Amino acid sequence: MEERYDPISIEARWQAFWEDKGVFRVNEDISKEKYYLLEMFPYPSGKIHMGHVRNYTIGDVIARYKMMRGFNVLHPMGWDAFGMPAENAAIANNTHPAGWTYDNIDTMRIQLKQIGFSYDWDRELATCHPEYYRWEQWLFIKMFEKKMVYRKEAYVNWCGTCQTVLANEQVEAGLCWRCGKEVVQKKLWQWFFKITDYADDLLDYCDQLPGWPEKVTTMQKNWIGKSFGAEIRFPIENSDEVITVFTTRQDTVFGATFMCLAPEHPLVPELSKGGEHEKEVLGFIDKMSKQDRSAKGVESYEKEGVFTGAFCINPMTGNRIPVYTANFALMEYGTGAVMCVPAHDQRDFEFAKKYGLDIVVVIQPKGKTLDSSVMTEAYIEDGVQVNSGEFDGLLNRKAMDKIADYLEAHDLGRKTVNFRLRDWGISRQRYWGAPIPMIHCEKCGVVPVPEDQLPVVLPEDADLLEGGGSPLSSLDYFKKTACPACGNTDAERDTDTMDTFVESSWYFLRYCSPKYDKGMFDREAVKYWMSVDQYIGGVEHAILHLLYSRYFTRVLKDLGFVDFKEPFTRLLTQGMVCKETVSCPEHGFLFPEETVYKETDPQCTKCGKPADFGRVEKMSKSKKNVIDPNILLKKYGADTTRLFCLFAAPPEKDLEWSEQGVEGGARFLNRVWRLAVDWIPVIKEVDGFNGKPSELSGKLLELYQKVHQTTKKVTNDIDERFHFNTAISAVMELVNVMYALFPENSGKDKSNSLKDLKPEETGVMKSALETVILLLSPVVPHFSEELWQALGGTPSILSVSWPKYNEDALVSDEMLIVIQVNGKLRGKFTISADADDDALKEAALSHDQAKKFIDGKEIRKVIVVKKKLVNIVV
RNA sequence: GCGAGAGUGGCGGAACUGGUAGACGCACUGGACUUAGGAUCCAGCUCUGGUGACAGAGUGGGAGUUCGAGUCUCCCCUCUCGCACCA
Repeated sequence: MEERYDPISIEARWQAFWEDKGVFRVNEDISKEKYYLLEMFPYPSGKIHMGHVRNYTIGDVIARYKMMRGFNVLHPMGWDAFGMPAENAAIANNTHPAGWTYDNIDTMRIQLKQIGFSYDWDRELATCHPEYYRWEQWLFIKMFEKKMVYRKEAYVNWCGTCQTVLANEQVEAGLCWRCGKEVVQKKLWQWFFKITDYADDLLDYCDQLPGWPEKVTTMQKNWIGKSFGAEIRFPIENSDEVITVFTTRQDTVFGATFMCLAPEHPLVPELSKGGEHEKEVLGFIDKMSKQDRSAKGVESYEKEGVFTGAFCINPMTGNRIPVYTANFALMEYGTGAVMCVPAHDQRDFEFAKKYGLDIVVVIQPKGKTLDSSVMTEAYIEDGVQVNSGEFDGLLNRKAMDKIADYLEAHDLGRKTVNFRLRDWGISRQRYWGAPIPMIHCEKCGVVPVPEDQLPVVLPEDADLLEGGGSPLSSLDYFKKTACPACGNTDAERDTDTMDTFVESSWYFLRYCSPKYDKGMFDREAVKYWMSVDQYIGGVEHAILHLLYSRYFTRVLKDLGFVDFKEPFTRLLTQGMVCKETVSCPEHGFLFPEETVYKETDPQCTKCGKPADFGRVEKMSKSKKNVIDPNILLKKYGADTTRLFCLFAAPPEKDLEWSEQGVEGGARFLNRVWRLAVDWIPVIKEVDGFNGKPSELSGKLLELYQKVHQTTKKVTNDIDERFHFNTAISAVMELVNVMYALFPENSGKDKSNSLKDLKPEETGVMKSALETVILLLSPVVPHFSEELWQALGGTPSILSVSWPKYNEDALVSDEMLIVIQVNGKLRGKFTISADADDDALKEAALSHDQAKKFIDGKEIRKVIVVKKKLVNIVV
């Protein structure tokens, strides 16, 4: 073993060793308990960033720990390889998305291997492989057959210049992010998954996921957004049509004095047709269709609307009320129609004030009387019904039920629930995705591609369009096909691709049998490995990805392919990796390599001017506050990088980058290394201490106890709490005790210091050093393998079982007792561990330090806490 | 606005079921070893007063429960995150 710790050579050697021996390769083995550990797979964006390093390091520690605990650990890795960045990069560089993606995968795979992660690379998958998306297409068809997927016309953000659909995030202030031209709402035929059929089940099970952070389950609950209420039908005057509204406040129906429809509501043009308001209404619809969706979502957005010219009848009062179309009515929520009760809804109130509409109070607060003519805001609290016919005098909460019953009994409406969750639109007018396996035939309609013709392979020789639209619709050899049902040769393939969230909704199942070619997965393998015991990833996926995965698992269960509903038993959402930004007055944000430091003040290397520290923010290219993991690997090695990521913060919290922190980690590893270098020659050939603690005394006994305490703490911290930071600090403490035990071994000259040691001294030291190495091994695996071997162990250290602690070693024959007087710390003493409460009391009362505070005062009470403290109340 | 979480030294962060607040690390200070050290080892390091032993204050602010509160309860302030014209 080298005198000096040289991570670079060690790490490459052990990585090669693990790979040669296939240490991380696993198979289903019913004789062992399985553990499926999964980290969210990366998008192959180019190279690994610190967020990946942190995420995968956390996972790796758990995986390696579980391996040492004897579990059969499935720990796979793959690539979420479809998506827009590949297309954009391909357009920018005039290359192909596939080439770009595969190059990135190659680069990133090498990086992951350099960090020493324990993946079973034989199970690697990439979602852009036809052998992967083949089964996704197959499932799509199965879902189509069971009517779990359907097609409808829906609005999308459309950029006419780029000829493409934009995601909401790509619309900036109503303009296209790429070309800066106006974005419109366009109706397109699109495929939808009926996730709303599962809304209730997905919601109910949120409370049955004890291993998930509550934050995530509440976010999902809010996203699903179940609200109880009623549907009420308002007949339109002089028409057979009826407007159905959804409300959660049917108790206020007597106060509904007007109606608002969403601009997209199909009745709006119809109601205004031919009337004097038609022109104005159509103008309003047009204006709204051009408006950016995100701007609509701002609360301060001015409420506006226009009268359609039509009236409908409030079914409870019989009054005719005007029908408006208004910008605050959302087509996506409820029925797209709102019964407006200005007295009891703030939004309706503002609208009524603006357009001079009636305000009728139907709920009175207790002990007060509201007067609609002087109200300045809506009264939204509970109260007593008034102006509500036979329901007057009831508490409004009671009236809710009664009115709902009345509506049902008189066929005017019904009790219902409404969800915020909408069906999942998966059609993308994009190239780099999995083709939707459907064929459109003039005669037969929409026909699925026959199973034996799957996969529908995405043509890889397509030229991308300059504007970014999909080239598939102009690729005749792809598009033109024969109808599988009638043979009509003029049929056309669907040229849309699937949302990339579809691929990531089932990849965890594919890992169980990634090469299986008779189905999505081998059911036996899935039975063995699933569910995922621990899933780890960023909180940014708390809603969509996790909800979609839960949905897919339910679909597969209902189709009979799996026998469970929930894919992920435990979930850990790790925090972000952050760093302060640095900006130059002239050049804006600066990359770390564009900054030099004079003392501690940053300076711009381009102009030499002083720069400023900005806020601590998530590492991002746009803020330029990024640290390239490659640089860390070269400078410090993988183990130090891993150690820092774990030590600087608990996993669920944000981690602030600190160069000094990394150096602290390196220093610690060097410290352990030197300890090993000094001691291995004297302890390599001896056995670890196997005797009883009673054979030891003094400092040596303390070290022995510390070894076992540390083992217990580290085991708990990793296994139950994932608090790697405190686990590491516990090992640091142990190392400090080892250094302190033989102080003559400190400093430079230690030539003679380790001779003439007693057998129990070398034995305890050997056990202690072994323990340090084993406890650290999940965190710094290369380092630990190296030292383990140097200590005479056989690699890999992963096949060594996790150290056990001896409960007997944890109990000392003395205990430290704290004395409090009136709750304040006044002294401490040690006493034999078998002393009883009375002995403690006596010892405390006669303690010199305590006496000062007791003397001359009356003792009212003495509280003794077993083995801990004595509190004297005077 | 609604929902969730968090406020502890100069900094990152410890403190499991209420029981020694500040573990561990960083930074800083002093010492040792040194030709030298940004290497290493040892020591100090919440604030205030005192040379000192020691005393007092102290976990965002205010009340409360308790022998005892960072931890439990109530009110308030600040920050972060998520959802947001959801009828």
